[in-house]
Amino acid sequence: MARPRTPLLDRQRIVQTALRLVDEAGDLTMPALAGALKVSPSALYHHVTGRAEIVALMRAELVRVIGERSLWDRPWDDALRGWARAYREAFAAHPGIIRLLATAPLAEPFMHEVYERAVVTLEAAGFAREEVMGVITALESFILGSALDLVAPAVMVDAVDRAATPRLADALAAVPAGRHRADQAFEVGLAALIAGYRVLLTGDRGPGAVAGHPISDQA
Amino acid sequence: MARPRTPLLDRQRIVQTALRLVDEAGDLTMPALAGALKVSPSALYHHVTGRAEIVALMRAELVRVIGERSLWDRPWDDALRGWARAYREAFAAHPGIIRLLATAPLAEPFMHEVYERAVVTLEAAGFAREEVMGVITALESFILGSALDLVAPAVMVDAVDRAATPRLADALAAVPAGRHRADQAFEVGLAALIAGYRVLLTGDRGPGAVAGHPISDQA
DNA sequence: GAGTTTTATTGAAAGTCATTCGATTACGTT
DNA sequence: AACGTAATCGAATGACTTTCAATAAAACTC
Repeated sequence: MARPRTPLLDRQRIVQTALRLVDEAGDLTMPALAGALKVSPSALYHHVTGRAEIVALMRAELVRVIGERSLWDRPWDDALRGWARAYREAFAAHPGIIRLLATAPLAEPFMHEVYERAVVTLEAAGFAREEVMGVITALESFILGSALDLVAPAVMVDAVDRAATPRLADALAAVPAGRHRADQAFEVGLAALIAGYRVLLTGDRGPGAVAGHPISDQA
Repeated sequence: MARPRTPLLDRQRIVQTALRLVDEAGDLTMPALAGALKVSPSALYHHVTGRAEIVALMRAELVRVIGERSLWDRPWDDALRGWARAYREAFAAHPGIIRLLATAPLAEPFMHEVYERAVVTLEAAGFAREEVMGVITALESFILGSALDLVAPAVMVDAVDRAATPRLADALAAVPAGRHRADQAFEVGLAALIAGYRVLLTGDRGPGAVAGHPISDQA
């Protein structure tokens, strides 16, 4: 009832159980986590500083998966596509985590290695130094937004008022159901983003555009 | 001390104060909201079913602003750009709300009017019925992700290990600071997405691609 | 205008959550 | 064998959301 013969907890078991819990319940509470580990809630604080650190560890696990699966020694567009899909797949494997991470303030040097590889690949492909981080960030924003879309309830066909919004009703009827809906939207956006990046790369840039920010000056 | 001569609360005042509170404090608690309204927390429940409804009302207010500012009687690309900027601006005006909405489970007829107008505009421009919702959803995912990026702490130049990730360090040095950083990334991605959509629209589609999903079949 | 119903508030209370701390007991080391 | 350390528990704290009975004013009815 006090110290057990063999430790009941360690960080790894806490994180893995937390991931499972988030997948099943959709949220993470210390009592529930402790319950799943057959332990009192206060025991967790011996291995972890608090709930925030558990969330951070879950994010680290996610980043590890993303980093492993991505291969950057390919043409830049293939590399970007592969990274984006792996990134989103990692979220899709643990759908509940997305909301948790969206609310967690992060401030650690997490994805630096991945960013490094992306910067190298993109600059080698000819992207300007000033726009490389923008290109990466924009893609990452799209990925995170798509991950959120993955857990968002779809716009239901029968929830729309066909009298008020008939064209929307028709368009929704042409959309695949379930998970495939989000997948299709993701692939549409990914293809468009990469195509747009290609235009950005090969498109003509006037001599005046080279100095400043060639893209954002239309804002 | 019981019923006041004139009501102290109404939904509008609750929502507006909640918005102000979220902007200032970054989160929303019933005691804090009640305190700002000089009212007991339980009084709120007479006008609102609970915290969740307040969040829903804040979202509705946001949607109202987005709907107002966007104009759809323009070329599809201008319309999409304008909508995206207005959408993101609405979030930028209340930065704290983004996290709140990311965690709120929504299940209401949300942006149906806006979607309707977008569908009409895009189908008139020539987008296929099967891909229209994907086009809209992908753009919306990018917008929401960019809104999250807006409140995410930037990758700090001095937080990167220049020995481990030198190219990242260089790329970050070329990036503008503060709010402008997120703005640039957003404009890069928005321009690329629209350019990609244009390719999608005008690009050659083989006769076989018309039947299925011309974009997502590369997945 | 008197009586009744409705409405807007309060204060107390229940239930949940994250976190802290002292007590308990087993382990590891000397 | 003794002592310091490590891992757990249970109780307690303070914050939060929500419910509910009590209260008093407003609004309605006749």
